[in-house]
Amino acid sequence: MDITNIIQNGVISAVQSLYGGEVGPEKVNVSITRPDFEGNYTVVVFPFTGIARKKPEVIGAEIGAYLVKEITEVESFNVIKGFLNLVVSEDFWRNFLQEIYQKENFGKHPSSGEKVMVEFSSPNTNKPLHLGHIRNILLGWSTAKIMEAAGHEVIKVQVVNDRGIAICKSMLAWQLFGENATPESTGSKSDHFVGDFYVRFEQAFQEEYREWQKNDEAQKIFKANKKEEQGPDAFFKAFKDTYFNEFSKLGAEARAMLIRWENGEEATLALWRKMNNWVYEGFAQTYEQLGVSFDKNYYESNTYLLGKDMTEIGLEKGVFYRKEDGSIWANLEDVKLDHKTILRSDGTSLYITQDLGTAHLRYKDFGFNRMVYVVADEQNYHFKVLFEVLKKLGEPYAHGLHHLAYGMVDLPTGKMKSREGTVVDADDLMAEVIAEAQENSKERDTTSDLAPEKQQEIIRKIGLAALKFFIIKVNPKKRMTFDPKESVDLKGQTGPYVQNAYVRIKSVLRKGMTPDPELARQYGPLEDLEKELLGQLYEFPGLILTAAEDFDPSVIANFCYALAKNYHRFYHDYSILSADTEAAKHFRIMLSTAIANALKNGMELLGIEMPERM
RNA sequence: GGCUCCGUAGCUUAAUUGGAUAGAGCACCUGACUACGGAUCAGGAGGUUAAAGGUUCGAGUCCUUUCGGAGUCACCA
Repeated sequence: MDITNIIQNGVISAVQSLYGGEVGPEKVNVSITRPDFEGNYTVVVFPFTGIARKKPEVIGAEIGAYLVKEITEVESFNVIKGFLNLVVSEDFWRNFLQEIYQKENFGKHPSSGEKVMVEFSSPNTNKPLHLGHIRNILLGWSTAKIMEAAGHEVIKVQVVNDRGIAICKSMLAWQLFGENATPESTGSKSDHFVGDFYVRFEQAFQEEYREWQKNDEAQKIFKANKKEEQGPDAFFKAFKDTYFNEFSKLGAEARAMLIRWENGEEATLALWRKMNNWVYEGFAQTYEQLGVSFDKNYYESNTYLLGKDMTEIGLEKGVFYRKEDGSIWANLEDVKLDHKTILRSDGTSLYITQDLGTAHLRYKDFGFNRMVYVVADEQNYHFKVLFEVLKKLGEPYAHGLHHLAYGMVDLPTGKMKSREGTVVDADDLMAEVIAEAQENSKERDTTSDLAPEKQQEIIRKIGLAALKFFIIKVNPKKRMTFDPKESVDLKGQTGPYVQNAYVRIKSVLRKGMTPDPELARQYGPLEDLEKELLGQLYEFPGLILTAAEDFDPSVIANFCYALAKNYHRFYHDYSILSADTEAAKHFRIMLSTAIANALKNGMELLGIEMPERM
């Protein structure tokens, strides 16, 4: 049993036998003792004052004495104000270390029998991936890893948004301005190649729009429709979508292309396939560099018509209703949401229709118990609606759905805006952090005896660790500021800092020997810092469950950092291989081994690889 | 405007879910190896947790109000 549970139960029976009262486990708060006080675990005694009718200090002393007497793991105690600090016996720590030091899968849990699907990334195919996708992908990937470590079977999927007006813009621009260029002929990365044509379309469109604004028709519309005090710039900015849909020649051509696509015209489909394949080739490189993969890709071109049959079922069940114009709606007022359109009056599907159908399809494909959507929090409302509708439809998985809503990524200069060219490209970003790691490595010259490819692999691991850790250490729910300058930092609270702790241990272990557990058992008394390190290790398996329940990888990042920090201190303050006694030496080798293991496993959950040297 | 979320040191952030003197990192200043890797360690300075009230043994955390910011409120995705 877990030590905190042992203490908790001990306190419950202490209260009962000392004061004759019942307390529930929720009233017994067992936490880790803050480092500036003596002890390992702390019980807050304030909640018992009502039952005991004594001063907190007295209650603490009485319960403390009871625990020391009744529980072998509790060695001694002290009471400060209403806080009962318990010292756990050294044998408990020694036994714990024996148990885990060579457990390679330390922290991971046995199978839960649950199947969880995680959807993340889900890019559009008209543009390369950017910083926003990176946060999404890192969260999705690590959430999947954490779910696995918590014992669940995990299926990683993405929905590729490969159809629609956006890709048609890229296609049209390529037709108009491409002159049969290819990624090979221009030497550009193929998803960037396609993205450049999307930009090219926007430029041409803006140019056309500016010209149009000068003509009489445009001026007439401006004068007739402008709001008071509204200048031409503000008006035409707001009018842009209307212009695209009703006046623009380029807009009309792009929409015509979308219609040809929907009608299955072969020439259009061929162009569409060609450009999407370029994009996939580029995405594959980016995903590989990031170190992520998927078990299955869903393509919007296959799923965009799904969900219509579900509207029929919804109508039969009375979950949906049909308006006079033929559109289909869901009334969600009973769950404090609005009325929501499920199908257009012309019978075509909407985003929500597709998502209903896709959820259903995926359940048929995999039969999961739970499903996590990693999508930015700007879509909170959409997912609330989606989940409520699926519940009303009685889908069997509907109560296992979760929207991992993460905050958007800002730059120090403000929001990323593609129009203003402030979007940080994913490939560029990775190249930058790796280049920075390269620079630092040159100065250090610690791996120059290795083959160049090995050195390069280490540098890649370091650079990506910096980037990934920087993003993932922040609580997903929070909007975060991404400072490119800080993201390449290799010192302080960073990925490389954690890697360095691991590398130091590996270096020691290479010089050391296989430890003898019997000899290590004779070591004592343990240093406070050693107990603290063991206490941290002890928390690791539970933290994985917490991270899984809360869908929060930052918990693991913070754990890795805190453990690495304490280990760096330990490494600095105490000798390992030249410790005073053989027992201490063997004990510390075992402790270091266990810590290296935990760091490696923890960082793996974040998608961060550990180098053996750096 | 309605609803939702957020506001912690100059900057980036944490706080065991209501617990002790609000922890870290960056930047700034001062120190530490002929020591197992200095991508390290120790120290200094930096805070009225946006503001005001309330709840209680105890509030960054819960409630109310105000201020500031973001998101959303489509037969878009």
